[in-house]
Amino acid sequence: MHQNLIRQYLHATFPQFESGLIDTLTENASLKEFNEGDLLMNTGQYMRFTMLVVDGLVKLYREGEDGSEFFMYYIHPGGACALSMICSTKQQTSSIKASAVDKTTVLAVPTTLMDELMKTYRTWYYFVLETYRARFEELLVVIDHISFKAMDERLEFYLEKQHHDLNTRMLMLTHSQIANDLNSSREVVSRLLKKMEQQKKVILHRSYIEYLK
Amino acid sequence: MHQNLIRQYLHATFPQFESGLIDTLTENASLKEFNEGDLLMNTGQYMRFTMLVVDGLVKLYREGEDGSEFFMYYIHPGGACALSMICSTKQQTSSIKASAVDKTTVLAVPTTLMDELMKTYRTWYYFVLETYRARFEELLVVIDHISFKAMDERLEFYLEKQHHDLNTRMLMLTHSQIANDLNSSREVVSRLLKKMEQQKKVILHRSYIEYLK
DNA sequence: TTCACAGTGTGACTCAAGTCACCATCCTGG
DNA sequence: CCAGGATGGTGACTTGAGTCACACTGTGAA
Repeated sequence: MHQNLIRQYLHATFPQFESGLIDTLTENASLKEFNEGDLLMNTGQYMRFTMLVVDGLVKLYREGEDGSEFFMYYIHPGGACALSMICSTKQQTSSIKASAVDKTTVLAVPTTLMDELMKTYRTWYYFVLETYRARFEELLVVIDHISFKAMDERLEFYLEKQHHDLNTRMLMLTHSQIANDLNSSREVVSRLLKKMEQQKKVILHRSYIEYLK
Repeated sequence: MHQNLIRQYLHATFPQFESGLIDTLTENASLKEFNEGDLLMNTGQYMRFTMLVVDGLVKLYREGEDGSEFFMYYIHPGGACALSMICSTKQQTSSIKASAVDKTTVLAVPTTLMDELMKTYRTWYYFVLETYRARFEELLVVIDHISFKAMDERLEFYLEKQHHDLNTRMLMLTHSQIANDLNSSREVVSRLLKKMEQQKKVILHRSYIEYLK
């Protein structure tokens, strides 16, 4: 019953997986549900599972010592957290936080299975490497932005990313949320958004932003 | 002759590799020499080899559109560039630069060998994963610093890192080099260094810095 | 309806850091 | 020995962005 559901999810979300791999995962993994805002991973936590996102959306962010946050990237269905894979392999603690943006379903694959999967299933091995590569590239882009770009450009990039990743022009974000994600302050974001509105790049509403362009 | 040298390097620098792996690498890899300042990897370049550092020191940095640089981390003997591994697997172009700090010797392993190695040799597989994990963590630390810390703290961290990675208190760095690595300007670095000197954290000399503490 | 609060707008101020200008010192090649 | 480049010091100015204070406006619960 439960296993059928897992198999269904795997077929739908990871069509590239070979059938033996899907069998093994179906037998050994378990589904976990998270509600909006739930933490999937916290800093300093041991990873016993590698999480494959099969439904919903997960937000990855870094946390500063003072509790301030810093948005890094989203993980969509069909993706996995590179860190959860790496850390689980080494039984080490993670240093980033992950929370569910929507109601989210993940497939938890026990750490202990990793070695076997890597050795046995080529599609798994490719999947893991591609996940690393993709996350690494995303981190590099993040570094580019915070080191080479000014706030206005970062804000535009951020909105573009939200538009792209959430697939909507109606960005349900308050100015303070954005300020948090960019590790800036509400007033700064407000002012920059006003500028963008004058440039016809957005239309500002209460509690959401209409992304044009 | 040449092969004996490779085998010798592998034994010395990668003692954890199993003997079959060392055999395979000895047969298929080739040594490359780089002089101080030589580029091992440039942005937008296809990777046909995975580079294992066996001697010397390699500096990894990001380049902004305007040509400004940004130091990320060093790779010591016994390490490898995570990106060169990822990119080679996917035949994609890299987006960072790598240059030799000293005279440096690397072992170039053809891309085409990667799959086979990963499947066959457990120690290789662990090595690759550990490399990813370590670089990923380093990138996260970099992000922490540029997003949460001010220049003075970043400078101190930078000097500490130089001291640690190069294993000397005599840091052969000019103020402009440091400014480049931190994506700042010489004057700012000069002023902050002066402050650090007053705090007895360093002693400034012409063309080098004595790191105390 | 009213009230508290979340969300937003805006001016004034502060501060870190980048820029500009200029000078002093050292060091090296011709 | 001298010229010019590399290195470093410093004051004055500019600017982006964070902070503070306060005002305005929807909205939803009581």
